[in-house]
Amino acid sequence: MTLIHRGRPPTSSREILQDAAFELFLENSYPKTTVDQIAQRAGVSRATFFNYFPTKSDVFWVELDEALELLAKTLQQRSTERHASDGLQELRTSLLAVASQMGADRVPFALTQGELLGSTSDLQASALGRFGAMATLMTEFLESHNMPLAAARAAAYACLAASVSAAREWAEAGTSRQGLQAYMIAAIDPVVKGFRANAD
Amino acid sequence: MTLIHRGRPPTSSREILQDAAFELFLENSYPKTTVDQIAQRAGVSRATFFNYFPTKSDVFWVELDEALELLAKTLQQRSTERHASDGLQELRTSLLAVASQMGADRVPFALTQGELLGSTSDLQASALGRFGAMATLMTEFLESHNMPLAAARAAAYACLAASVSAAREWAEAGTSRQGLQAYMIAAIDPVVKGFRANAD
DNA sequence: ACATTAACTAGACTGAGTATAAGAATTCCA
DNA sequence: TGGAATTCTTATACTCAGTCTAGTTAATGT
Repeated sequence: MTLIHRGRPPTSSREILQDAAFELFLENSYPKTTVDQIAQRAGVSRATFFNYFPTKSDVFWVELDEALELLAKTLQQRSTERHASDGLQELRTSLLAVASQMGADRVPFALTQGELLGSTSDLQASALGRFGAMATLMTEFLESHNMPLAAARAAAYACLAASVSAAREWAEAGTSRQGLQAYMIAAIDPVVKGFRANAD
Repeated sequence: MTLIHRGRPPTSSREILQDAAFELFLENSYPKTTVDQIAQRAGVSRATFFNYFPTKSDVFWVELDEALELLAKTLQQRSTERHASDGLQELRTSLLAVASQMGADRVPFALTQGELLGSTSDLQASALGRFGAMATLMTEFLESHNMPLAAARAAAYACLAASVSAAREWAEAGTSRQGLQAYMIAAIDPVVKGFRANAD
C-alpha cells in the first residue's frame, strides 16, 4: 500500500505545520499570525508552507475538510446502495453518521474561534467555498433521489444551516457538552419534517 | 436638507469610480483589474479609490448593497406596523417588494458575472458577508414574529437560497426574461409552504 | 488675512500568494 | 561506483490589496 519512496524524503510534514499554526493562532489569534511565523515555528521555510497548504486559511479548516470528505464518501455510498428511498431521510442519516465521529471531547479548532468568522475576510472566503461545496453535494444527492431542483436546493441549504448552527451550539456548550450528534438531531429534525410535509 | 458645504468639495465621485471599474471588469475581468487601473481610468489617485470604497470587492457589489438596504428598511417598517401577523408571509411580501424594483432590463452587473463567484476568493468573502447579513436580518425578523430560533434560522437560509437561485435563473434567462419578481415567486413559495406546514 | 474643514495625494510599509531557478537528499539503474 | 531521475526544500524577487502617515489643496466662515 505505502508507495516506495522516490526522491528526497520529506523532512517536515503537514502535521508539524498544522500544530505550529494552531499554537500561534491560540497565542496571537488567526489574523495576527503570519505565514512566516508559522513556517519559522515549524522550522521550515515560508515556501514549504505553501507546498503543503495552498493558502493560509486552508490550515485553519483541515478538520472540517476531513469531515467534508467523509460526508462526500458516505453520500456516494448511499447513493449507489439504496437509490430509491427517501432522500431527506438518507441525508439526515449521513449527516448524523459524520457527526457521530465527533465525541464530546474533540471539538475542531475552527469551531472554537467562531467570532473570527464574522470579522476575518479570508476565513469568510474559504468558509463560503467549503459550505458551497457541501450545499451542492447535498443538493445533487437530493436531486438524485427524485426531489425537484428548487426544493432540493432549499432543503439542502436549510439542512446546512441547521448543521452549522448545531455545530456552533455544540462548541459553545463547554463542559456540559454531549456529542455533536445530539445537537444535530435537534436542529435537523424540524427541517426534515417541514420539507417532508411539503413533499406529500 | 443638503448640508452647506464645508471644506474642499469633491472633484471625483463614487459614480465615476464605479463606471471606470465596471468598464475594466468587462474588458479584463474582475481578477485581472487592479485598483491602480480603476483609479487611473477615473483620473484619480489610488488612495482616493479607498476613500470611496473600503475594498476592491465593494465596488463589485454596489447594486446588491442598495437592494439589501432596501430590504432592511422594508422589514423594519413591517416589523413595527403589523407585528403579530404571519412572519413568513410578511417576509415573502418584503422580498417580492424589493424584487419588483428589478425590471426585465436592469440586471445588476454582479449577476452577469456568476462564474467569478466560484473562483475568486475575495468575491466569495465579500459575498458571504453580505449573505450572512441578509440571513441574520431575516432570522431576526422571523424571530420577532414568534418563530422559534432554530426554525427561523432554517427558514431564513432556505428563503435566502431560494432568492439567490431565483436571481441567477433570472440573470441567465437572457432575452426571454420577465421581471425578477416572477422568478422569486416560483422559488420562494415552495419554501414558505413547507415551513408553514411545519408550524401548524 | 487666517483658521477650519474636508478632499485629495504621495509614498512607504505589511502580508498573502505566485513564479522561478537552484540546491539537497534519496532511489534506480548501468 | 557513478550518474540520471525524482522529489522535497529553499532563496529570491515579484504583484497586488490594504493600511498608515504626513502633507497639499480648495473651499467656507469670521
